[in-house]
Amino acid sequence: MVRVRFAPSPTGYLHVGNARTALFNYLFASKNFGRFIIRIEDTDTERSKKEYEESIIEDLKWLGLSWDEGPDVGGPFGPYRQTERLHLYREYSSRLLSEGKAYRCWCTKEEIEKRHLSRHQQDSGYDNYCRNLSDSQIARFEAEGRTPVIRFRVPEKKVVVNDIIRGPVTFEAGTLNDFVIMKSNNIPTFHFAVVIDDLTMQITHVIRGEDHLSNTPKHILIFEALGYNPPEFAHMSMTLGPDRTRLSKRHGATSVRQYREKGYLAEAMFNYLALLGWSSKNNQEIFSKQQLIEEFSLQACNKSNAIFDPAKLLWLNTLYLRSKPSSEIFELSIPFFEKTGYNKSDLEQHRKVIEKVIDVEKEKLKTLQDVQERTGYFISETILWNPEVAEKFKNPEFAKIFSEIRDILNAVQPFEKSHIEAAIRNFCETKNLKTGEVFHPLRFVLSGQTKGPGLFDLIELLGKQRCIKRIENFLGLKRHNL
RNA sequence: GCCCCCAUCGACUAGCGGCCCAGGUCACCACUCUUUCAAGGUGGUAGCGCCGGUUCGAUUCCGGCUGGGGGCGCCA
Repeated sequence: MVRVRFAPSPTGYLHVGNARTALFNYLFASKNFGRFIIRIEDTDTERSKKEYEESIIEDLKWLGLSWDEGPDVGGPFGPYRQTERLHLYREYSSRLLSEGKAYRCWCTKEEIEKRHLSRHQQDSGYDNYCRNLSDSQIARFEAEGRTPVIRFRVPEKKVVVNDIIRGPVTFEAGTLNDFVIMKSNNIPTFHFAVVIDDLTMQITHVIRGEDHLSNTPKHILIFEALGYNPPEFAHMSMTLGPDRTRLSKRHGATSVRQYREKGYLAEAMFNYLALLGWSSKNNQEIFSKQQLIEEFSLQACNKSNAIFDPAKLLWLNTLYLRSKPSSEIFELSIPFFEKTGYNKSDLEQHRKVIEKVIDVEKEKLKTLQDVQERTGYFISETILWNPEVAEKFKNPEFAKIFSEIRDILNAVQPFEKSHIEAAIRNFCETKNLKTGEVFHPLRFVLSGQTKGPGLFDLIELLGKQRCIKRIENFLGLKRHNL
């Protein structure tokens, strides 16, 4: 049975790069009818926050992932938070200690650094100083009241990582320093906790970012020291920003939360993330979740890093948005309306109109935010005219045109698109006016916008009363300013 | 300083020795459609990092170089 895990540390919102890692794990598990596990790596007690854990879980769910075991749903291999499994790490570390595969180290950061500098920085880091201390040296450190860390005794040997994506990668373990597995506060380091958890949770495949490839020999060594076979490894390429450095805040939105708040759909993000570093055999790009699960394979993953391209994400978003029924788009965009001051019951009242507007504007929508921007003036009583644009239409000729159109609209019966169009076109013809000369100004007066649905859709959806009122208001405004 | 990974259009990628004077998608540009903004349609610009091998033949295999990324923490 395939068992994979996504193991975020709750030190921030879910990063899109991590979301991609989670997604690949999910796809791999689903494809192989395996289990997908969420584990919270909160051993960095300084930076870990409960709120972040909750937000990460929430965003993973929003993305459309689900898991079989995790801190929120439990499972047979729990608990699923590392801070709740401390006894396990302590148990395994004392075993390594008693077998001589690990040892206590009393060196301070300063001492290690000092010795490092004196070596002219020919290498890096710790010099295995405490590897073979005499009893009296140990006694002296203890007398000084120092609290030790536990370090892993790294053997001199070759370690081969048989990576599913990259093939065999060979490391010379001798070039590694004896690394810390238990901190002086008796909490495991990442390298130790992952191994113990992957071991005890019976993880079969470790799918993670390439940034962990260089650390994998450490993990394998610990598995071996404990007498177990390591799981399979697959190191996926990293997600970079446009400047080819790690995707970070400088590059703009980096968390799935931010994209969600900008009006992106989960389906679009899901699909886009899958396309980063993976491609299907026939180069298909648009996938449903189910198709993705069927098509996905680790072997088809690209080895080179990928740049996160918001433009392509946006394109997918327009596609998914367009494919949704207007009623669903309405529901999804409620939070965005609320942000601009509408409340839910107002919106329910205007639901019919909003959905109709969505119908005629759907192909223009890029994000859920656009829904509010493109429909707001249909439901608000008053609108504002951009003074600069308005200026152009503040003259007697336009005043005459607008007031005549007001009368025409007032007379249209029934107030429907085709009748409205006929009436206005007829007006243009009899007055010998080009349609463009009338349509554009009229759109502006009625909506305050220079973009929107077709003019006659606009008028019908606005309704007779609103149209007349807006024209009159505009004319009144004009008189005031003259 | 040491170690590891990677290398096809601006971006994501296809290519697994001849089918490739390199295909698709996004972006971009042009044209078209059009009452606005879009969308759509049509077309286009643009790429195998460099140098050596191997081979009858290299984008594809090997080596080096260069470039990019990552790791070497009592962060994860």
